[in-house]
Amino acid sequence: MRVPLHIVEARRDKLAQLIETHRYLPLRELCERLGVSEATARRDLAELAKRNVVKRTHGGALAEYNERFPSFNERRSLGGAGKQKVAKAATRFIEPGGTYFLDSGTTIFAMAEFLREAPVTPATIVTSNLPVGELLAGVEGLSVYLTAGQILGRQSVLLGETALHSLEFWNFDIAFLSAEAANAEGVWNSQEAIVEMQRVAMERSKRVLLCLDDTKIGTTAPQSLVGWDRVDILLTDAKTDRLRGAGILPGFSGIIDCHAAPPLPPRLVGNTSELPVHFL
Amino acid sequence: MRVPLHIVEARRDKLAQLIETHRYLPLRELCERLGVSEATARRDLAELAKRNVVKRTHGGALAEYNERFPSFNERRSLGGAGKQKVAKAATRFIEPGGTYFLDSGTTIFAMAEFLREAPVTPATIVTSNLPVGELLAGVEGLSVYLTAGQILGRQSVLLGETALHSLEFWNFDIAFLSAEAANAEGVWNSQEAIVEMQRVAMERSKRVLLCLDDTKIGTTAPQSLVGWDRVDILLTDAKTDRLRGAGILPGFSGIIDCHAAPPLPPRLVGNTSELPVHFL
DNA sequence: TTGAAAATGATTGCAATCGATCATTTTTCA
DNA sequence: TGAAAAATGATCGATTGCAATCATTTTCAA
Repeated sequence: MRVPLHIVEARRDKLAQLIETHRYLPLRELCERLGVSEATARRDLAELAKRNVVKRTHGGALAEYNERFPSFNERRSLGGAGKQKVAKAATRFIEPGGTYFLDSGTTIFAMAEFLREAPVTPATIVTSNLPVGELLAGVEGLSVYLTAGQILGRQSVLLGETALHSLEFWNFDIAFLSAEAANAEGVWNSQEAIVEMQRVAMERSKRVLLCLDDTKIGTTAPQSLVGWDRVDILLTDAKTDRLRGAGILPGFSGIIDCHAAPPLPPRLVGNTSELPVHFL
Repeated sequence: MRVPLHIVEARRDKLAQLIETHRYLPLRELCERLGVSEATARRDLAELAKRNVVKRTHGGALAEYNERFPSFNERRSLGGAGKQKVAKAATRFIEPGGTYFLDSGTTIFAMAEFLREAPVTPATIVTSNLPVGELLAGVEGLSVYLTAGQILGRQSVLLGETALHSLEFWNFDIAFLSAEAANAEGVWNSQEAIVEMQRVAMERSKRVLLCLDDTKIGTTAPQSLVGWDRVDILLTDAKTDRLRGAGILPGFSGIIDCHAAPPLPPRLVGNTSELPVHFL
């Protein structure tokens, strides 16, 4: 028999919550908990899977964390090849013995994943991004620190006043940042709290590395982050003329073009005195 | 054909790593990645499941996080009813508008889970325990903060100097702590870094609530935490004579006996001026 | 060196899950 | 109010995964 819409939605919400709490639940148990038949549970699961809330497996479902901790392959397809290239190129700047700040954002998360696959050790990683911290925590040779702060948003970023304070104990070799928009004026992000965090991190870093995939070029966002003079290294898969078209290129020195990847021999940028690097 | 032992172990390590990285992998893919037949992959999986490294599902395996994020049911059976009772009783002390520190440890994690099921809002939760933070982060009405610090151990606790510093910004109504041992002299824990963290948290709290399940009574551990005079509230499922036998009871005032649960009407302890409470 | 033990892959019967389809009931909306 | 749409549960092959068993090959240790 048909059931009202709000009942269906409520049940699916509960289903999503159940799976997130338990991380995995077999279908049978879902049926019992929701009081529905297997057929309906399957249908609900299929619906939630379509919305990327959960991931189906044989006999059950996994929490998908709403992009918070997306699985490797999904992100690879979702984020586009550009982000992946930029993220991979960014790991080249990690050097043994260094101390690095890793921003929030999916590009940086992808970078952390590459770093996990091919760790550069020993190194110290400081991040305000919970998934990044968790991801790297188990890696041998990496000392992973979290900033303090309030856990905010679907991506579990640590922000707020306490977060800013906890950066005061650090000095970074490089701050790996990402942004949501970039144009001739500079770099932009959407949330004020994130921007504040990034500003403090920049102040405490010898070098600022900015990850920008092609789609961000020539766009804008509510909050201004910084002008181009504050960025030491720009990693992007965008082509040169695209950067010129957006008015970024004439004024900025220090670009690495990831579009022509692999752009760097593994340790070319190791001699940091050479930076900023023209690499077009 | 038989294969050398170190090969087997290496393959299983790789298998465990694969699963931890991907959080879930179907059996088919595991076979391909490891270059073995399904039968062998199944056997490896069974072995790792026996060691509680991974959890089997139909058609694949889940990362088990080595007790780091154990599923609800597993902990319920594993931790014993005592821990659960203590954890549930602890949530009674959360009051709307309060600010609370939540320690690391499985008992506190269980407490967080109960709190998630029946939230008291609004409230501010500060914790050094990553899983606790993640668990409570999504709950409406709860402001969840993490301390800074290095991510250490299988349980992902935040410790170290930066962790201690980041507590300086806080004042708590109650610090919810757990310990690994307790006897007539006082309370004990195993790791020095944890003890330091607990000491600082105690200093910054109006009240200290200690969760101790029955199994800890009368035991000892390497690091001394504090004497009984520093504990305001003791939550335990141990019976009175057992506490007397361990020499704890005559000297300590402020016990709530969880063994006779439910020990407290929901808000009886709301009037904090009444504490410490005799409740035997 | 030799025999026992261990690991592997294949096979087989069995159980669980899946996707599709269908009838039924109730909701939704015109 | 009435008709179309939607949700549900049941059923049924087909697929998939599982546990157990067996022969084979190699390692390990005496």
